Parts: sequence; C-alpha cells; structure tokens
Amino acid sequence: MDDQPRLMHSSHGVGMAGHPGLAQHMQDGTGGADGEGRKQDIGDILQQIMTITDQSLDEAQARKHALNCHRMKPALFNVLCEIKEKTVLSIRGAQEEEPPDAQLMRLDNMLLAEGVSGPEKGGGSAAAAAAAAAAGGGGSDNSVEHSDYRAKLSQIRQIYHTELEKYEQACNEFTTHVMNLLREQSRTRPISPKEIERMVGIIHRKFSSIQMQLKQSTCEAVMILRSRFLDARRKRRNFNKQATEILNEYFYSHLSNPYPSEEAKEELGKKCSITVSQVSNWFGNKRIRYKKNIGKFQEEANMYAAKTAATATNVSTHGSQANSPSTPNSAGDSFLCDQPDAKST
DNA sequence: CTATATGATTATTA
DNA sequence: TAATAATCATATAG
Repeated sequence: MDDQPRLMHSSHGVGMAGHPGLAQHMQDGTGGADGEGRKQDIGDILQQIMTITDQSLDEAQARKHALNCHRMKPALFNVLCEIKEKTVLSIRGAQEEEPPDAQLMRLDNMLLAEGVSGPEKGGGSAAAAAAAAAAGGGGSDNSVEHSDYRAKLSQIRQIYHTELEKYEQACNEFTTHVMNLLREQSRTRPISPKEIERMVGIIHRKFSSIQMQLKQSTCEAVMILRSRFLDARRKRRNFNKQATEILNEYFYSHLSNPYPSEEAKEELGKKCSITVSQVSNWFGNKRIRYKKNIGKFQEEANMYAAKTAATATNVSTHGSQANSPSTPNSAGDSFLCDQPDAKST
C-alpha cells in the first residue's frame, strides 16, 4: 500500500522536477521483486514484436496456428473481449455525424439536370428528338443543330457511368476484402460488428470522395460542352443589310421614344425574319450604344432621317419640307433624359 | 493581325 | 418584369 508512492520517488531521490516519464520507470524497474519476472516477459514480447517482420510468412502462419491452438487461448480471448467491451464505449459516438454534403448534392442535381446521371435514354433518339422539339415549341432545327452536342454529351455520360461502375466495383471488392480480413482476425482479437460497420463506412467515404471527383470533372466537362455548343454568342451571325435597314429606320424615326411595343416588335421581326427577342436585343443594344456615343451615330441618324423624309415626301408628293437633318438630336429625345457621361474625345 | 462593330448573355435596377 | 449596363464571343473592316 505504501509501496506506490515510494516507487515513484525512492530511486530518483530528487524527483526530476517535473517529468517523471513512463519509459524511465520501465527502464528502472524500480527494483521491485515482483517486477522481475514480468519485465522478462515484456522484454520477450517486445523482442518478438521487433523481429516479427523478419520472420517468413510460413513461420508466422505456423506461429499463429500454434497460438490459436493454445489451451489458454479461449480464456485469454474472453479477457480481451471484456477489456474491449469496456474501452469501446469511449470511441463509440465519436464519429456519428454524416452530413448530406451540400456540394455532392449540387453535383448530383446538376448531373441529373443535364441528363448525365438520369435514366438511360437508350436508342430512342427519335423519342428524345421529339421531346426536344416539343419542349422547344417549334425550334425544328433545334435537334439538328444540337445533334453533335448530344452525341458528345452521351459520350461523357458513357464515360461517367463506366467510371462510376468501376469505382463501385472496386469499392465492393475492397470492402469484401477488408471484411474477410477482419473476419479472419476476429478469431484472434475481438472485433465488434460496430467496428466492422465503422470500417465499411470509412471505406465507403473514401471511395465516394473519389466518386465526387469524378462527378466534379464530369460536371466541368458538361459545362465546357454547353458553353461550346449551346452558347448562342459563339455562332453569332450579323443580320442582313435589309433587316438592319428596317430596324434602323424604325429606331431613328422613333428616336424620341425608341421603345417598340410588343406588337411593333412582332411586326419588325416578321419584316426582318428574326425573332421578337432578337428585335428586343437589337433595340436594347442600339439604345444603349446610341446614348453612349451620340456623336458616332450622328451621321447614321442624319442618313435615316433623310431617308424617312424622302419616303415621306414620296408619299405625300410634297418636297419642300424645311427639314434640316443636321441636328436630329435637338428635339425631345426623352429617352436620353439621364445622361451619365458624354465621353467625347 | 488589330480595332471596331455587333448580336447575345448576364447581372443589376426600378 | 422589362430596361439598362456591362460583358462575352464572334464578325468584319482596315
């Protein structure tokens, strides 16, 4: 009873001022009579552990078998189980959280939306085309225009699925392997189902992080593909001369309020054989660019003013209109009300 | 090849 | 929700 405190201090005398150190005690042995035998045992075991890597596999197997057949083995195993039972409580509950990872969900959603991870549309390309046409609501050339896009997309899809399957398979393989290993080991050391479960969880997490990389890169590829094929900016064509003529005529003849109504837009679109949204784009661009640099458009403005004047006179058969087109902006250009900065160089 | 023109998209605003 | 402003990506002129 009074042995314990003495063990701590007796051999050192002056107690090291702070760090007793476990190794120190073990080396000292403290001269205890009962420690001698155990020390010997521990030394033996350490020796065995140190040399275990030098042993051949057969030797190790033989030793393992011998241990397994040892008559004390069941009893020792029970003891191990008991100890483990007590200590396992501490590690349980340490890692239970499994957040559904927003990043992964985003990727999944996107892949699903792009039809990469969705159901196989198979050879039913006709059905897909029909669906696309129906969705487009009249874009007959839509499917033709995007056929190579879809081809590339399905290529990506195939790669994605192949890789995914490969990872899945590898994961299963590895899991099986590890479980076999654990089962094998559970003959010599106690392994709870919980631990196995945990191990499987760890493996799955690792593999799913790999899958996440795959999904990430697939998403990137799809995005690049999209921007390459579906971005209308990449295949921009100028409107033909006549169309711009018509649009400019309207713009400069409504310079004080160049905001065509929906009806007018439809009319213009029909005349120029472009869509209403293209008309809207054109007017949006025209307004902002005109406002930004009126000087640059002066000439154009004069030209179209003259032109409309000419057609007007043509219609009215009256030519002597004192229409001076040199300063067309002097009138109430109400849409210019807010002049930010006339960048005149 | 460089600079400008131009149609389309995106973000912001009222 | 449409207009605006900024920006992109190409077309075209020089």
